[in-house]
Parts: sequence; structure tokens; C-alpha cells
Amino acid sequence: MSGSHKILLVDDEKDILEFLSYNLKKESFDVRTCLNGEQAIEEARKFKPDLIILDVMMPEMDGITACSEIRKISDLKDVLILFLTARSEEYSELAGFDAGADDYVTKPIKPKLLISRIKALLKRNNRKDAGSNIKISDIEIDKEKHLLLYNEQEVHLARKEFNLLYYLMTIPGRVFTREEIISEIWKDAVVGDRTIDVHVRKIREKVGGHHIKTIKGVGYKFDI
Amino acid sequence: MSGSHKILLVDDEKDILEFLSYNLKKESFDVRTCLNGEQAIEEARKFKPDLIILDVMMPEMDGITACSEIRKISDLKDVLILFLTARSEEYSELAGFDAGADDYVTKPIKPKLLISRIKALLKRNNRKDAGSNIKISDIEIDKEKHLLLYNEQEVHLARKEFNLLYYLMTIPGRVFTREEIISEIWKDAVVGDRTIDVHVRKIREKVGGHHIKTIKGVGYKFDI
DNA sequence: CTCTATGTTAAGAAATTGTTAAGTATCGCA
DNA sequence: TGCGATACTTAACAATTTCTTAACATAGAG
Repeated sequence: MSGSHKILLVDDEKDILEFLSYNLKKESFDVRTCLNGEQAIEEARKFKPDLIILDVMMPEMDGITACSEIRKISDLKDVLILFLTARSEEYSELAGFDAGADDYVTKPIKPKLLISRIKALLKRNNRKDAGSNIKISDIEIDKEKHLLLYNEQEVHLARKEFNLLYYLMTIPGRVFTREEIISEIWKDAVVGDRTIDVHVRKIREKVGGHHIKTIKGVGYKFDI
Repeated sequence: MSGSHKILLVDDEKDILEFLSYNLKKESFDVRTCLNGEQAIEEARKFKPDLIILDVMMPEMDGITACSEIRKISDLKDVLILFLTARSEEYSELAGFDAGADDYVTKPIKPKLLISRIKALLKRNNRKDAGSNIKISDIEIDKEKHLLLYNEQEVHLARKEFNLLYYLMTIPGRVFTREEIISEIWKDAVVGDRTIDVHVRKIREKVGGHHIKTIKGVGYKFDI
């Protein structure tokens, strides 16, 4: 199922490279490794991987810089990039996404989680041609451009609001539980009970209240 | 909501056992404790928990060894295993996953985080039986969307009503006893005699009385 | 007819979500 | 770096919905 997806793994710690490499190969991915960002760019040109896993913290050239560089290479414009970050470096996430990352995973790394993320990414990518943008009735959303049109009108949503709305819209009609939403939008962070509600409220304020529907005791869903 | 999920808690420090036990019980989990790996294996065979929380560092038999042993027991093949590790023992995590752990949490333990992880684990595991929609004559039910169509018309059911109707519809015609219904919908909660009736009444009100039939002295069934 | 299981109703308890405002964190920019 | 602006989270409280119960009504088996 994983087929022969090619993954380029970049980290300056050999132990981690070996550990991940082992786990990925077990899933029958085609894996190559690099120890720093410069090597990675070179290798990426030749190897043309489907996915690059980049450690954010590396000597020589850090992951974010490497990511930006890679995005400039037209041959690799569509390669998926996943960051590895220490739990503390929360900023790197933001910077990472700005640099064009597709996902990130915090260390210490849980192989199972990483692999499921990878599979999700690769899968999502198959539909990417169909556009990472969704249009439903009066709402149009373009994830790449971080742009939302409501009645042809551009509306600004903050990052969390945007991600939340986008997440619900990935499967319109389906109810997402609070737990699902939290683990998707907040990853492992622990947030209070009312946080989701407040974000939902703001989204409703901006795109009309009828779209996000509350199913009491279950969760929220996007409705036409 | 946590229902009657059974958790086996294994740690050599009594303080931690008590602390966690208290917090888990507060969430209405069914908790048992052990002080070492050997006891844990024995207890797991009898107790058949849904989840085992294992401290990695223990005398006698460490958590990783215990985990491997447990995975060998066919009766416990599907039990979830969560490791507790000190922050410094980063590598134990790696070994832990190889031994078949499903997740891990670092000490010092924050109960909130631990519990949200536990719930996520248990939930993920439950999602095996997701053949979510049923259509019978004039009733169509979609669990994912938490949607009920009666004569093509959307009808709102509260959570308990929805779950109850869905449960009866999983095997149309079969009579479900009150006991079965209670243990499915209310788990271990104790509710009065008339509670089911009231819910049934509300469902009948909403989807026409003929579908749910009372078998006096036995239970209820969904009829076409 | 009598007895027991179930039906009905309305009240209020409990659970869940909505709202607001204030505090904290982060960002963009000079 | 510091400042104003924006974003995010939280806490307190309000509003709403859902759930349970109690009291009484009814039906049907025997």
C-alpha cells in the first residue's frame, strides 16, 4: 500500500536516522538519508522523493532554510515536506508552515504516529491535483493561499479559525468530535473546554452562523 | 462517556499508583493496580483490561519486557499499552514502541494530559465497527453525520435517542432486552426504570410509532 | 378483575454549549 | 528592542438542550 513512495530523511543525529529509517523501511518505503540541509538539497534533486522529513534543528543549514530552498526548485515544488521539531520549539511550527511545510511532528518521535501522518500526507497528496481548495455553497477556501471567500468576498480568518473550518470542511456533513478536533488542530497541547467554542463562535460570526452546526454531546459539523 | 473501560495500572511506586488511580477513577474508569511486571501479567490475564499503563522502570520485570510478554498472550493481543517514562529516558520510548506500545507519557505526569491520551487511545481502538449508515423503509440513519432522515426529512434526535435507535436498527427485528439496551447505551450507569420508556416515547414521537415495538416482559425491537 | 409492565407527562437536575470580557502570548514593524 | 496590533486562551456566567425522575395512567395477560 505504501508502494514505493520515496522518502528523504534529514537529521543530524545518526541514531534518529537509523531508527526512523528502520521503521520506514519496515513499511516498505524507499528511504534515503542525509545529515544536513545542504546535502539534503543535493540529494533531493537527484532522488526526487515524494516526501522529505526534515529536522528543524540542524547545523550547517537548518530545516526551515532548507525547506525554503527546496521550494524554490521547480522540480521539487510539489514534494511534501514534514518537519521534526522538539516539543519546546513551538515557533518552528509557524515558521515551518510559512516556509512551506505540509506537516510537522514533535520529538520525541512515535513511529506509529509518524507513519500514520506520512500515509495521510501521501494520500492527501493524491487528491491535491483536485485542489487543496474546497468550494461549498457560498464558501470557498484555498488552503495554500490561506484564503477564504464568503459570497465572493475575502474574509480574514486567524490561523486556528482557518484550520478548524478547513478541517470540518474536509468532510462536509460528518460530525467531528471535540477530541478529534483537538487532536487535529491542537496536536498534543492541552486546552480548556471552552476554547473550541470560542473559535467556532468567531467563525460563525464571519461566515454566517448556519454553516457550523453543533451536535450537542457529539461534536461539530460543517453543513451546507 | 468513559464508560466501564478497564485499566490496569502498573508502577512500583505506591504514591504514583494512588495518585493515578484516584484520577482515573474520578473519570469512572475501572482501575486495578500492580506493583511490578510479573504481577501485571498475571492480573492482566484475569482482569482483561482495555488498557494497561506500564511504568518503564520497575524492579523485577521492567515495563518493556512486561509489554513484550503481554503481547504474546493471545487473549491480550489487542489490549492497549501506554508507557510511563521519565523524561530523561528518551530511548526507552523507542524500545517501547518496538515492544508494541501504543503510546507513552513522560513523567512528571499531568493527569489531564494523561486522561486525554487515554481517551484518545480507547476511542481510536473502538473505531473498528464503523459501518455507519443503515436504511430501512422510511428511515435512514447516518452515524458519522449524526443524521436521521424520516421520509427524506431531517429529524433531530438527541444523543441518547439517536444511539438507542441506531442500536435497535443494527439488527432489525431482533428483540433487545432492557438489560442489553442499558448496558449498551448507559454502560454501567444506574438509571431508573422509566428512563428507557421515556426515550422510546420520544423516538416514536419523532419517527412514527410503528417502528419501535414493545415486547412486553422482554424488551424492544425495531420493526419495518 | 387484578396485577404488573409499560406509557405519559411535566418538572427540574444535569450536562453541554454559547457569550463576553479580560488576560496572556505572539506578531509585525519601526 | 519595544510598541501597538492581532491572535489565542481562559474564566465566569448565561443560555440551552438533554436526561432523569416521580407520579400517575393505561393496557393486557392470566
